[in-house]
This record gives sequence, C-alpha cells and structure tokens, in this order.
Amino acid sequence: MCTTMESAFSDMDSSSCDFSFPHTDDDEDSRGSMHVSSPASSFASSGNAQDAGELQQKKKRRGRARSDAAVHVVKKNRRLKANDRERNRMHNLNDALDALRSVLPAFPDDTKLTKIETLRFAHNYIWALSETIRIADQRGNKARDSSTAVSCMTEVPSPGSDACSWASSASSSGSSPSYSSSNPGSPEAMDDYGFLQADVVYRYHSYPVIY
DNA sequence: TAGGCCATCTGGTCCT
DNA sequence: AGGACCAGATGGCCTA
Repeated sequence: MCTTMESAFSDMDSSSCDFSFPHTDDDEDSRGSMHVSSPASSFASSGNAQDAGELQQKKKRRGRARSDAAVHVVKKNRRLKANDRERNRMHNLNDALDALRSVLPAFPDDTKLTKIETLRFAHNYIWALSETIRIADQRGNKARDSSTAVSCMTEVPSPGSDACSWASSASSSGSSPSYSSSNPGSPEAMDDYGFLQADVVYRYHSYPVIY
C-alpha cells in the first residue's frame, strides 16, 4: 500500500502511489502532436495502403482506449481531491483536539492524551467545574460572608496547570485512567464540602464518559 | 509479538 | 455535481 507518513504529508505526491497518470503516446495524440517520434506520424508517412487501413483500425481502438482512459483519469482526479479534502478535514479535527488538550490541566509526565482520553477528560473536567460552581453557589447562598466558596474556586486547576497536584487522589491514572462506574451527576455525594472536593477531583480524572 | 493508537484511503450517503 | 461526513479497512509505529 502506498500509505506512508512521507507520502501522506507530501501533498499527494502521486509518484509514490498507484495514482500516477502516466504520460502516454495517447496524450500526445490527443493534443494533435506532430512529434517525429509519434507512432501515428510514422505510420502516416509510410504511404502503404494496408498500413493506412491498420492505422484507421488502430486509431479507432486508440480512440476508444483514450475515452476510457479519460474517464479513468477523471475518476482518479476526483478521488485524489476527495482524499485531499478528507485529509484536511481530519487535520482540522486533530487541531481542534489539540486546542482542547491545551485548555485541559496538564499531566506532570507530559503524556499526550489520546483522542478518546482527551474527550473523556474534557467531559469530566467540565462536569467537575460545573459541580464546583454549583456547590460554591449553594454554600454562598447559605453563608455569603464566608470565604469558603472563594477558596473552593481557587482549588480548580487552571488550563495547563498540573492536574495531579490538584487531584492527588487520581494521580495513579496516568494516560490510561481506570474508570469508576458511578454517576457523576449524583447529588447525594455532595453533602459535604470536603467530600465534594475529593469526589469531584476523583471523578474528574477517572469517570468514564456516558454516551 | 500482540495490542493500542494513529493516519490515510476508500466507497457510501447525505446535503447544498 | 461536488463537497462534507462517516465508517470500515489497512498498514505503520510504539510499548508492554
């Protein structure tokens, strides 16, 4: 198969694949070339009647072959363009995933999250932030002059920060965290502020995305 | 060496 | 008709 990283990023270097469009004598004929080395011109200059008849036959066959080849070339060109668009589309998707990774808390070992891990991590992160805000609001309503809610918010890791220093309870997850099976949205687990922190942190790292 | 992850190709389907 | 999107297939690379 022609798929290699080199060919993939060489903007469709067709010479490395089976998609090349060979330059043939038919191409010359189709442009009415009078090149001296053209088989047609050499036949025409022979003056032989039998050869002329064969030439007509050959021209017919070549004409048929040329039209088939033209269709083939058109199809291949369309495929190449579609491949190029698909490649760009996937590159855009990967760029978006990279952007998502950049706003997620970083792991200390600098392990790049896989695609699925990035999506799951982002899901958990959003959920954790939402829960933190929700609980902070609840606490804020109960004791507006308390600084508890403020300190709660400062516990949330900022994008790019060390996620595991914030979430020590999930530090063993690495790039392939084991997943809990509990419901991230269960409010009964949030009856205590301290418990909330630990629980949010844990789920933020380890809860599987439910699709 | 098996398994996971990834990039790419490809054909089908849907949409504009 | 052509482009976007999708899913399956394939092969390369890396790691345990």
